[in-house]
Amino acid sequence: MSERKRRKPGETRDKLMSAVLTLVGKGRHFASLGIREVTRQAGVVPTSFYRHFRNMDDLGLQLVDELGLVLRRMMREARENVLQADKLIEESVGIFVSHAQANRSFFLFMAQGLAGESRAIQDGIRSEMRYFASELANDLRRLKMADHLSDGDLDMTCDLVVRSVAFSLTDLIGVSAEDEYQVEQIRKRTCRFLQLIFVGAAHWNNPQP
Amino acid sequence: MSERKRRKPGETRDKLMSAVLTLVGKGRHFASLGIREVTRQAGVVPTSFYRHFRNMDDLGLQLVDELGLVLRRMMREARENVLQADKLIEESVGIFVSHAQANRSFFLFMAQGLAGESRAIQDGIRSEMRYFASELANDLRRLKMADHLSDGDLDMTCDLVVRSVAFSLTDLIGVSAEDEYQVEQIRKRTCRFLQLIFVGAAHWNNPQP
DNA sequence: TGTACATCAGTGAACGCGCGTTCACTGATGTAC
DNA sequence: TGTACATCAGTGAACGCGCGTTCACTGATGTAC
Repeated sequence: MSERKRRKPGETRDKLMSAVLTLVGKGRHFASLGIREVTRQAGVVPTSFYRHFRNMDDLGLQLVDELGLVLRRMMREARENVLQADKLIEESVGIFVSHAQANRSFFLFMAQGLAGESRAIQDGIRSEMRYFASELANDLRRLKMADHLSDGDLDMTCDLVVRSVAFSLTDLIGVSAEDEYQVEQIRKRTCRFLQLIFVGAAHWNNPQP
Repeated sequence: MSERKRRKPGETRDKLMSAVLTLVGKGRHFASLGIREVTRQAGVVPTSFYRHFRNMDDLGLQLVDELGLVLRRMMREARENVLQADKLIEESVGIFVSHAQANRSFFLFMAQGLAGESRAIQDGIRSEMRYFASELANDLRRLKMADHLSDGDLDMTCDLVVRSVAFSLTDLIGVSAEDEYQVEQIRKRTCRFLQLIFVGAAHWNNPQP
């Protein structure tokens, strides 16, 4: 009755990774998931797991790689849509929040992984954040929005921006994805954080005018 | 051979909570800990667990309460030691980092809990952070360091400060507690973040002098 | 194009183990009179 | 102060279950000639 055997290459692998994200999206923590639970959610026999991953951490690392793709897609969209500098923060945060909503489980996984059990996953996520921050620094240089900042100060500013945005993920965890009012509050607050940081950057090394 | 029966009231309870912190300090995630594992670490029979906690989440919630005490102790120390306003950031961050080192497991638990499995624990930690931020706002008002900010803007600033400091916990996770050079780097970077934020706050609503 | 064979990705049965939880117990401490 | 009793916090045995992992298998796909 059950159709079996190879359908498309990588299909079961994708099902397993999606199953993890589904469980994370339901509120579970990655560290507490087991192989049998994940294969059950994926509708696959437990032994299949080992055809694609050595263990759960291996799967987690591959999820971090996919997370990188999601982040790059988000960056590209932001670059295409943020044309006027005066709306940069609002537009960017809006894009971030909408991606975070559309890929809620992915970003939950990211928030979990920062303080998770696996050092390799922690490092992978940190590395994605560093890359994100350095791309942001490039963009700000290109837009001539940071001419008075040294490279080191610009990097620090972008690092703080990325952290502040990432921290707002823990706010999004706390509200239902459907609660548009609360999501809007989080969006607004994140914007204000970034505005505050950019005001600080604008007056950096020039604190008392 | 084993001495048994009641020693001091609450002794086993403390042993169980310490056991969780010990395991977290060894790199484990709270969400992946089991009752048998915790009781084993505590040197206690599994059934003892139920004399003190209904389940692991219950224990976690009581850890959050204790975390509150640790934070208040830290705040008190900061208030006693930060006398000159010009060194406020350096002194406060220094006190935070040294407390984070001294209570490493506690702060790891806090970082984990923000994106953990239990909503109740998430909320508890968020509530501790909110309290911390509001106390910070009080102090800044008292020190006349925020006279030009509205209450709402001051709250936002303090919120961002607390988040930035909390995020540096995930940096501390990534380095060995003995690696003094790395810890010093984290301390310095956190100071720069806060300086940037305070520069922003000083020029808030007055972006172009 | 057809055939032979290697590889790959799925399956189901089976293993031993550790898990959470229950139970009836025991003896020390606290309380009433 | 002494006695009787309730409560509390510990114990060890036992349960059934789900776990991670292994194994031999099967059939579809890819490759060589």
